[in-house]
Amino acid sequence: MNSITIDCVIFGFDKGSLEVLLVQHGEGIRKGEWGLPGGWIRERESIDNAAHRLLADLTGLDSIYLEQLKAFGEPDRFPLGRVITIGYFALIKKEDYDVRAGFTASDAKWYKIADIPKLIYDHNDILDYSLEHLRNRVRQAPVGFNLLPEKFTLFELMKLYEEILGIEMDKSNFRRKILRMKLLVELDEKQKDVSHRAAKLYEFDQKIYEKLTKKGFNFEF
Amino acid sequence: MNSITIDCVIFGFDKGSLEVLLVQHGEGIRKGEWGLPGGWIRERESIDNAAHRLLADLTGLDSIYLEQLKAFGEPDRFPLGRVITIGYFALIKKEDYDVRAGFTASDAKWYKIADIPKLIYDHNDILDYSLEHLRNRVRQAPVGFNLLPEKFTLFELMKLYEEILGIEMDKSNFRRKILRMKLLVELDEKQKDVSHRAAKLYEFDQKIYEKLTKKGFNFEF
DNA sequence: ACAAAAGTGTTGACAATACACCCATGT
DNA sequence: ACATGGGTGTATTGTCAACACTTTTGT
Repeated sequence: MNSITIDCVIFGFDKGSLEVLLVQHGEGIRKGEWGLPGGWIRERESIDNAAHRLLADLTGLDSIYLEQLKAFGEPDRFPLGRVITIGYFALIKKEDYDVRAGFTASDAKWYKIADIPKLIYDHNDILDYSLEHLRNRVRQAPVGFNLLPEKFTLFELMKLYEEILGIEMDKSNFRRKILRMKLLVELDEKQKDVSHRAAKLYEFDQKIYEKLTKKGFNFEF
Repeated sequence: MNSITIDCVIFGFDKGSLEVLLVQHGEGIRKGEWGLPGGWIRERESIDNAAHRLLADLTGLDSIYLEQLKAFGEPDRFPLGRVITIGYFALIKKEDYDVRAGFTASDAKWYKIADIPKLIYDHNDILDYSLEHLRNRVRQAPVGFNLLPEKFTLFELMKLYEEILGIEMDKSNFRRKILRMKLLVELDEKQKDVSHRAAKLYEFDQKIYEKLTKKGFNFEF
């Protein structure tokens, strides 16, 4: 017999920086310390449903990109007994969300990757694992789109990749590469109120993506 | 409070076919039916250790390639109560192993992928998920080597990829591609007792692989 | 001689990379 | 005028894919 919890690593992207949503514990000895949002699985609920429910409670959103990462279960990861946790990995479009603090969290805050504090239990390990997962995932499928607004420019997309992968890219080559994939739909719309030439906006086309994945394709940068 | 188990999908490769090791249940109502080898996690043991221990008990080997897959936890996956299972994924060099039946298994047998019967609980789902994982994994890192003997020919390696990915490849192009990666060490040895021109044997070089992964490289076929 | 796989070579199409350059817009 | 990003073009080099061909060995 063991206890099982869920912990979620929620990524967002804002002004060129990759961020993670953390919550401050509202109860117990760990009060005031930061950690990953999480909770328990209910008796008649699948693990995926539990993760969706927890995320909806915290962010008010229910159509989030969500993937199970893996289970973390070092015997001493939790001081008060054996607790195995199942890590989840979420990508959200930050501007859609009104983050509200959940029931056991007195506060929730976005942290830039470089500014992440020491977290409770093994949450830093889970976070590190997620980051690595994100870097791999983003090279295999266009999951990165889940971090951007519906409409975005090619430059914004490139900056997202640069930030996640920690590399610099060539504007012109990135443009050719991504457009050749035919995954983006060019809109009849341009940026507004920018202090430079306005760029065309693009949308991600889910249907084309699904067609391509059936055939098998790769998304290397 | 929940119960947690571990279930392992063990892949082997024999005479050009991909195979999975299944065990026959020795107890209870399900006696005689086939399933994935598995067991319980001990109180003071990490999840990975538990998986290694279970595999060692079953196969007599303790240096197996092993990866956690993910947790499976549909509320009704197990009929007698809520049990979450953590799936593991193992690759073994078949010729090294003397498979011995474990304590709760009266028999263990290798099944070709195409011949897998209906398994207990959700084990077919876990197996399907593993297969998909293997197909992805093999494209990202040279994990396939764990299924081959220490010394192998380029043709055997190609046949392994063809079988796993379900595609046909060009001998000449495969050869160039794999040799260009510099992951293989050419040995001063040749095949024996084959009814055709004997091929050079190669070895996989773990150190070169580690150097390359740090730099980031990809392994597309 | 034949079968079966080993192993080499060639070619054309396509993609990656680096870099130069002009365009539009707000300050 | 200048900074910032938008957007186009090009030349070089590398890789992929198809396939034709020669070599070696056992039956």
